[in-house]
Amino acid sequence: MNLNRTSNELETILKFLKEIQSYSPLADHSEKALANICFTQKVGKNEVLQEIGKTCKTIYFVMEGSARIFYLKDGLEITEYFAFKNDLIVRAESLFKSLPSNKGIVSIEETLFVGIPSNALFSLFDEFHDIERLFRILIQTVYLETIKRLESIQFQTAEERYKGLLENHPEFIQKIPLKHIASYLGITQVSLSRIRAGIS
Amino acid sequence: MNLNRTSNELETILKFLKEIQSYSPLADHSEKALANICFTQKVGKNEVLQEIGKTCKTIYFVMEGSARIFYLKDGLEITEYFAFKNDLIVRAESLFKSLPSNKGIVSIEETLFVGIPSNALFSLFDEFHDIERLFRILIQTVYLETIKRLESIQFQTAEERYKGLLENHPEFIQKIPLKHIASYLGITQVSLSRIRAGIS
DNA sequence: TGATTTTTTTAACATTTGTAAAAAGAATAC
DNA sequence: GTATTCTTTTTACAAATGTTAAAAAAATCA
Repeated sequence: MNLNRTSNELETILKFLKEIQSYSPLADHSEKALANICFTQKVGKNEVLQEIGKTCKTIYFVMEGSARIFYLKDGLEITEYFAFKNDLIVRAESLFKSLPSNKGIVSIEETLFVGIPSNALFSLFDEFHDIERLFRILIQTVYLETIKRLESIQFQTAEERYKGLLENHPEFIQKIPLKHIASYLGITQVSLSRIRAGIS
Repeated sequence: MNLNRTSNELETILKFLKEIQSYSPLADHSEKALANICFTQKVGKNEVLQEIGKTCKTIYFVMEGSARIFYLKDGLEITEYFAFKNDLIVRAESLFKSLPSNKGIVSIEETLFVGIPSNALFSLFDEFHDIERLFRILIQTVYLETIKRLESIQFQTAEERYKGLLENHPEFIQKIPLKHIASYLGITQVSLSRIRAGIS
């Protein structure tokens, strides 16, 4: 175990290890090996965690706070993904293909992340079958979430999508500026305003 | 190796094993174990491969021909996914959660599949790390494709999406009825007709 | 607090897409 | 080969969403 850690860092990482094993349990030596490559990172509000144009080499988990993945279309920010407590946040295409990403990650509020360097993690995959399984199941899970989101955006009206978001993720509306929610829903800010006016 | 196989079946399965290892190679004994649980299935045009309402217990690959996943919305068929030669076709949510699926799989033309029973496959995951890795990478790949599709449906107009489909998958337009392409693109048949009229 | 910046709403108009029904065209079956 | 069915296009109108600009409201900062 890395001896340079503060007790705060250690506590965060232990909490993370416990949380992530709800997907698939790890043997003790696997858990230790994973713990060894993890690190914590705390950022303030609206701070850039990963820059557009750089290749993604770290897998992040949100331990406290929230963040989002965005990209630019015609100079405007489009929000692709929101991550809250216990959510994975990663620019998947860049990570898996080792290519520069056209997306960035920024925090929404003061946020505490646990980071895992992908190269070190991929090495652990070779050594520890159960670590690779855990991440196989994690990828499966985010894949299913993406299918759900695709279905909702393909076959629901903007109003249905907004209402669904209100029901399933009321925390979104509280913390996140509506312009980001609008682009996440695939509509303009004006359109979202109209929908909100029509509901209340 | 299962001795009840015809030489045709065997040939198909060997071709499949070769094809799938482009994602990640397998050791000889892993390859044999996987071969042992695979089977082939040939269906005619517009035939149901997996019924709506049943739980998905088989992972399919298209060896020849094409097929699609669909579901019903207000009594109408919505096509969610097309699979062509060498594509995976699976109702992921039902498979991974062991729940009855509200989706079905039907062939578009005469189609040859290789099927893998999921329970047997998951058992092989325990025994052969490299088989689980192969499928981890496969899931990764379809996850990235789903993200791409989400981006296109969220931030492109219907016309841009149709043109993109023409460019990237010209084979779609040749074999598949336009009504299915329309629902895949998230628009009505009438709208697709208008777009097509506007282009030529 | 007051000034400045950012976010959200509103308005007017344009464009896209949807709905329903009918007509035209293509494929299929007897 | 003709009748039947299925697919695609067209038309007319309705509804939803986009665009641009301005006003109002809220948040931030000095």
